[in-house]
Amino acid sequence: MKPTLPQGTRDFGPETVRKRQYIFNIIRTQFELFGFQPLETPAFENLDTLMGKYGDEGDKLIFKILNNGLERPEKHESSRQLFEQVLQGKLEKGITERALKYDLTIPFARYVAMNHNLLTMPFKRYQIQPVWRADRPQRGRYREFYQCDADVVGSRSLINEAELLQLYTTVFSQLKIDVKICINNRKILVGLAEACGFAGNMMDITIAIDKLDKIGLDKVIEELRNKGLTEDSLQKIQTYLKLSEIEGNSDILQLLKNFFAETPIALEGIQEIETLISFAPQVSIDVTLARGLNYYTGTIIEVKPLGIQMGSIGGGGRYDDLTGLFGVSDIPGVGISFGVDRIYDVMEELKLFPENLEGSLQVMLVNFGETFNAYNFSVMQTLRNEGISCEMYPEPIKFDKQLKYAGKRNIPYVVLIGEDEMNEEMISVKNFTTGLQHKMRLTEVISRIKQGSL
RNA sequence: GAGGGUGUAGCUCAGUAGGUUAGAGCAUCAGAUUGUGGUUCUGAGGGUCGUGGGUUCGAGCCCCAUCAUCCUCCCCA
Repeated sequence: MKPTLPQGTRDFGPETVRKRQYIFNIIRTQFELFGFQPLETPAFENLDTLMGKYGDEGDKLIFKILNNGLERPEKHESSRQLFEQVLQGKLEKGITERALKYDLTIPFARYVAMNHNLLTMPFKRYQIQPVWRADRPQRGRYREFYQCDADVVGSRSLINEAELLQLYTTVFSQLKIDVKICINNRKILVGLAEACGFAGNMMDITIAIDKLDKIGLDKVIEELRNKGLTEDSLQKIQTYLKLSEIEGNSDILQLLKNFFAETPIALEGIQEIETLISFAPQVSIDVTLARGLNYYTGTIIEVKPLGIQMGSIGGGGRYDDLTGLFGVSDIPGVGISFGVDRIYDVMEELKLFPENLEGSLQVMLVNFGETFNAYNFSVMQTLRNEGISCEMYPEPIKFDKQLKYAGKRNIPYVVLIGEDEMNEEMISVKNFTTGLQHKMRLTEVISRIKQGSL
């Protein structure tokens, strides 16, 4: 058979892994610097932990795991019947009761609900793990990808939001990616739905207006008209959407206040944004920002890269009662996520990776044959004890082949110890960048490599 | 779930109107060069033309189906 990868997955070769690690390291370092603590959760969860948390669309995209033992003969009949029900979109236990995790937030909420009396609140955790979505792959979209999440639970303070916005700003500036950090507030969207007499169906409205920059005003209004909104409400929404054309946070805030003068819930959201802007003036208010995940209740955040066509590379928001879904209420939280795979794609396309991310291997010892192996081997151990990474070519093949290998692997120094060197108790070192070669004692090799003066 | 593009060597792709034995570059390996890499030169290996059917005297090329992959929409990181 010829091997293939499952759709939407990738292998990462050495060079790619190094670049990815560069991103992970920057994010992890900042997470720690901001006081977040690490957490890991299983690759898969019980299906009912995940179902119903991400909206209808999300449920469809959860990778379900087939139960074990379905192939056992005595289970054939019941499996067949259960599968019939699955085909009708009905219950799925008996066929599947576990699923690959879809994001890091819900498993975190599950963890907090299970451990809340052990945790010191407010609890700040970060988590760097893969998640899986049964989506159709396309540009910037994978079925397996990494998220890096930072969340704070057990605090309602907007300081947390401000910190997370600062975290975004710091990380993306270190990665040298130009981004637009957009914020909005679900309370404003709730207020808008209320004002339209459509309070129960906030998501329909928000999902439609979220598409403004993609499909344009006319189509958004058309879509909402089909949802059954009155002409009066459509007029209100048009007025609201006009705000998206305005530049400048303070102007937008003022207009929002006027527009929602008689909608208390919206005013609350506006007030929250105003406070946040005072902490983080670098972010932009985006009144059309909605976000599909239905557990957000307050601030919502999204990060878009500038100068490239790519979906969001980060997102998050406040959720006031996520653990309530697991029977533990009154634990509010707020969090953000970094999409490493898209960040990688952006950096690759805009050539933002530093040059010198190649291997750390510093020295290769040439293999001159059995007579010299023991001596070379002991030199190699000495170098390693000195913290210099090195390897000896394992086969006594032709000299130029060994050098070719060193060249391809970008090894900066090649050590040659053959007959002459052994007799003289000297070592020949060739600098592969300059091509120059010198003979010296081992101690000098070590100190000069350490100083980078070889 | 809806719509579109592409499948020829390990990779990127040529392949002209359907016509003998399917090509190039890169990569790999070997030699030129038995203690000095990248450059250069010479040579070699490597293909069920995604798969199955059909049209035809004849199919890499045309038709149908199927699979894979990429892109767009929906939704998202």
